[in-house]
Amino acid sequence: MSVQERKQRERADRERLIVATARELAERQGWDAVTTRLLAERIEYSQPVLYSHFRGKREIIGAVALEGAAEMAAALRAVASAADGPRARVTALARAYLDFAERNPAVYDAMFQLDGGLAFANEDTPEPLKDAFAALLETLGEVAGDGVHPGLFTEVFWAALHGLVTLTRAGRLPPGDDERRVELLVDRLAMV
Amino acid sequence: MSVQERKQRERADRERLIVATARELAERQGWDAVTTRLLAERIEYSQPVLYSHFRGKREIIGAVALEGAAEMAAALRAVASAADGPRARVTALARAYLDFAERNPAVYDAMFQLDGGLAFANEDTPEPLKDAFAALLETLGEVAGDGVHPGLFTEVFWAALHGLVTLTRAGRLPPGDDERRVELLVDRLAMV
DNA sequence: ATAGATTGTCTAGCGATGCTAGGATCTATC
DNA sequence: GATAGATCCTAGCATCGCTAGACAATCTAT
Repeated sequence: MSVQERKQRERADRERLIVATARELAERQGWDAVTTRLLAERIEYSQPVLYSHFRGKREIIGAVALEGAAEMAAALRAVASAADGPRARVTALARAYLDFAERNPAVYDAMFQLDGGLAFANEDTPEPLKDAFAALLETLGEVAGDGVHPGLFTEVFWAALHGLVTLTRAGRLPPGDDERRVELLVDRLAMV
Repeated sequence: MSVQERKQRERADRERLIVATARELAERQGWDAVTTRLLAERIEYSQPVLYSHFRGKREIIGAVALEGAAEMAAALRAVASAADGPRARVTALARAYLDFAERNPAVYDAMFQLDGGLAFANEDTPEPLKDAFAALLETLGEVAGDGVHPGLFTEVFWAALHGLVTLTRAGRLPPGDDERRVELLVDRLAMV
């Protein structure tokens, strides 16, 4: 049995190596540079090895997305728990969200921009994604206001943040005013 | 001179045919299906002809984006001018925006999701794009509220709409609640 | 009208991509 | 140490965006 266990462990290690390498490559040179050939070369295996772990490139992107979702959820909960009062929590949450997106653009793309073959908004949604939304809900739910469904409010707030991220990074919004936009958003949306 | 004019006219016609065909193909089967080969076949010319009109596929996407921006600006102004009062105008504008995105997903992708090689948020921004933003500004500027820069307010509102569009279409938001989300957004953001 | 010059267009092909079949190699068990 | 089986790599397919160079159509000028 020990032999099989070792093999499984090595396989899991290699799978983590693939995901980590893909992520690093994507952050450094963009997802376009993450070709199966280059990725295979970096992990020092041949291309077909990738396909023994993942169905294809899409699934690799999906794996990076799940990893990112878990990190984002943790980051959001960390700043939320460190803030005093609902209002400060929301502001800190919003900043942390934008900050995560700015510091991990490739991961953010994997999560929301690219096709990682992941299900959303239904029961098949992977746990990390549901949990990331839950992290948003925990803080945003308490400032939804009377008579407003917390889930719906979270969706709208989240959409606003996501819009800011994508438009900013695509060069559609002039940079530098992020902080003022966040303040405006929190001021208006959060019922404190 | 008449000969040259005729040639120029025919060339312009063919360029419009390329853009229209690309758009139609993208709306029907998605941008992935818009390959240079298939596009060439549809316009009944060979591939290199495309490159005598556009630098590459990116520029074709960009052309569709500009066409879409002009249409969107017109659509937004139409509903805005038909509505009575600032509040009704904003609601109508938001609905029209989401409606345009839903009815022209490929065009919307060309404008905001894909790389059409277009400049944004600077002086090199093509006129139709600046004008589409201006159309938003005309209606949203009057509900920005005291002490809030109209441009900044428009950016935030726009980002929220854009976020709703992308998350909804990517399957990240459960469908069906669009109307309630719009109402919440307008209720909170617009200072009427 | 015809020869030459100039456009305009197409055929064929390059390099790169995601992905896979089939053979080679290495490993574990007897 | 031999054999059966798991593991991996070489080589190649189809398709992509894009382009060089040959060919054909058209215009100009005699």
